Amino acid sequence: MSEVRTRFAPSPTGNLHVGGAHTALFAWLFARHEGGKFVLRIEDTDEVRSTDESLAAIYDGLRWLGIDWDEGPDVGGPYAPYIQSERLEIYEDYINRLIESGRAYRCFCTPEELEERREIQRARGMPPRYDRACVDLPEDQLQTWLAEGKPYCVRFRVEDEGTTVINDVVRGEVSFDNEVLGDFVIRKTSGYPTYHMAVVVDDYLMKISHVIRAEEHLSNTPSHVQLMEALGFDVPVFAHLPLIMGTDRTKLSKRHGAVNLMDYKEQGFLPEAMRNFLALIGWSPGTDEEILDLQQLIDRFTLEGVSKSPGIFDLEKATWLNGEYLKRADAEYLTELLLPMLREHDLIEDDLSPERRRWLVDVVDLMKERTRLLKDFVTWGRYFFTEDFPYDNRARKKWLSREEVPERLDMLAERIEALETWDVDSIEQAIRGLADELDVSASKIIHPCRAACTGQTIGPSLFHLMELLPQDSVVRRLRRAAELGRAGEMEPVGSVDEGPDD
RNA sequence: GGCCCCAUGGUCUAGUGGUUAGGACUCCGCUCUUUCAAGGCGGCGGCACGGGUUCGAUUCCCGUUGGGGCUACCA
Repeated sequence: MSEVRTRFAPSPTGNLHVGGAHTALFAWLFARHEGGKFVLRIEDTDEVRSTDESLAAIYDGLRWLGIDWDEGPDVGGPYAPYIQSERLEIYEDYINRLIESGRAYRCFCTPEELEERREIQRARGMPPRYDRACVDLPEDQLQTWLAEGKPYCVRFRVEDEGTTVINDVVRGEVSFDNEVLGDFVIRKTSGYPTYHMAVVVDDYLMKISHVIRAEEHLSNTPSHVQLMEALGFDVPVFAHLPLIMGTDRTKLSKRHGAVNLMDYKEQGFLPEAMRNFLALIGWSPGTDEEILDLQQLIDRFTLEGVSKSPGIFDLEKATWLNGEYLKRADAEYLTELLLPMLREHDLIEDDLSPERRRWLVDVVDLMKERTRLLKDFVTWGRYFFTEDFPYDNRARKKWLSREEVPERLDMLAERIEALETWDVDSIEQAIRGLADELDVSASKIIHPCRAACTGQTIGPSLFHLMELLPQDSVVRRLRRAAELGRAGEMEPVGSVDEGPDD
């Protein structure tokens, strides 16, 4: 059996979106599982919409997810070039062969004429297909128009009788009546090939064994198969993947909010979590396993495990999964990912001292257990980095606005200030000692202290969190909260219900 | 409209001609803890509908309904 070769063939007309990333991931996983090659090919035959920025964005997105390619525009390969706009002569050659063999012909109909006739067909309840007005132009007419330089495109003459059956690994046999096919354009007036032409030629020349792409291409496949047959190409194995839908069950698109893969990076998704999540849409290892690292995905991935039905992009579950990865992740690694985000929010200096860096790793280690997105570190964990943090309503209502609290905070501040060592044990002793002295339960000190130091009622272990704050800062926080409490400025604000108050 | 694809809780899914239809997210309880947004335990909730085939259908076939895709000189 010949080598497995798959490809991802995006058009550089925007950022790498979630759907594209999903398709790329599946094609890549299959190639890796089979020990084959994965090719990146850029389909920029849409001259109007293709951009260089978009190409860069595709590279970035794939690399972020950990998808590498054995052949592609930047790394080259035996079938270079891998950018379609650089392969124009190749398509031209095949198009000419089709014209010579009578399987393709020049069409001089203008877009306006075509649209007009399509309207008529639709009005009559007929499928809008090209009416073959130019299929057998008299030779002299053809020559005259050509001589005049009248613009034309080239159409493939489809076989319109019988059926075309395609064998799809995920869908089985799918057959199409050829009479529904129209003579589609293979070369635009501009001279560029259409997607249909370029994809067929390149998949053949690049020896793609498995065409793995999204289901939206299934209906185009019989046209492609006819083209392959007319050109004498072998037909590859097809695998049409289920689409990813938005919550409204239509194909995921801009309307659904974040469809740009890198938006998720911005929000603090880890690439390994996103990759794991994407893999689980429309594929299952056949077991209950859900958290799968890269190697496990590669080991378990098969086309048989791909489902036929479309899947909805469930942000809730993606977020949960990300939290699982955050919990398991190495704090040093997370720190690296977090730094740019902290800098963006002016929460940390640009040049970190080694001590400061170790401190940050400790903060990350303490917080990662309960975060779900990297950005939680800058919101929930803001108080680690600045004394300028808000007091939330729960903290105000439950503790900070209580009459007895300011005095206790001041007493605690005094004890904290007097501590000669600053570690978990001494902090705990100071707090519990005060509680004992006042003859109240420790929680009566712990909770107000947390509220004063963090502005929140929830978070990591209080003593550990305090240890990571500078001693003098803790003292300031306690005194400030006491002062604001006395001044009556710790009343809950706004009308936002922060939840039950027990 | 035509063609094609799809159909297990709200979501992602496992699974079978005979199962108490399994797991995960979400939600809701309970529990542990200095707090929960963490941990532990538990619960609600599903085979779209109608016909067949069969001793027996969630599973196989047909239809209906619903959803989606394609129907471009976009890919």
